[in-house]
Amino acid sequence: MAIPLPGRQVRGSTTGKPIMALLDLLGRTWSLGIIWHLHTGPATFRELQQRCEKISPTLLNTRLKELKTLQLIENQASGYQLSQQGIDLFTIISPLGSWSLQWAQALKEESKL
Amino acid sequence: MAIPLPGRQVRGSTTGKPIMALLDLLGRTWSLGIIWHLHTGPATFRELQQRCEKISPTLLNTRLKELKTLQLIENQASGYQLSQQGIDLFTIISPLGSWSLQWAQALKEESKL
DNA sequence: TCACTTTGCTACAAATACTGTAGCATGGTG
DNA sequence: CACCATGCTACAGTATTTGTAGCAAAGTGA
Repeated sequence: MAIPLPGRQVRGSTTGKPIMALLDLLGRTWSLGIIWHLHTGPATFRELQQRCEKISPTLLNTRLKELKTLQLIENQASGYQLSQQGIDLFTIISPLGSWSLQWAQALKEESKL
Repeated sequence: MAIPLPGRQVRGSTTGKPIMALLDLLGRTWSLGIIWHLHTGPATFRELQQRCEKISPTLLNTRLKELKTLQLIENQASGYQLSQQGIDLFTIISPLGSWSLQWAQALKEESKL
């Protein structure tokens, strides 16, 4: 699958609008998960594999390449880590953590009715 | 694919933590896109199909069912629209719009070097 | 220096998910 | 009643993801 570069055609969109490229990227299995699990700090390949509970090495590697190309992560001596852009992105999505908790709660309440 | 209910095992996770269910959901093709394109207001099935530039009716329908079950959208007389939870979720991710613009810009700058 | 581990990653086939086109049932409209 | 739009399903073809196995390279310790 071609890496979703803003400005080019991406999956689901012919316009290449940056938001469409981003939605394509984040809509790929594990993209969000990798960013999510990297925010706790740098991780080696195998460690990242463990943080993401169930990801095949094949896909992990594919995603890492994409995220690297798109400058959301970088590969340093300490392992893979979020780049400044990656940190900015994570900052935006980080409220999802607590949101997911109340969402889960709401679904649970509702199922009792 | 089973709907990622918080509390159950989901794709990529055995723990069923709400955040993992959410990451599973949002990591599915077009989930984010549908939420994104619904924030401009209610839309009928065919109109939503057009807002999402290229989505097959099969998948659109599958996603709509998932999002409905998870109470992020609802189906009213005026068409599909975000539920209150859906609006909350969108509020969190809405900064992605402007973030994607500066990200695209940064990538462009970088490619000039 | 040589066996033993760990790490980062690739190979590849099987399993799943997504696309695209066609089209059907239902509910208007003239 | 013919005609059209809408919401959606069928299904085959294609693309993506998984899972297991394992290899090359870089330590580690004796």
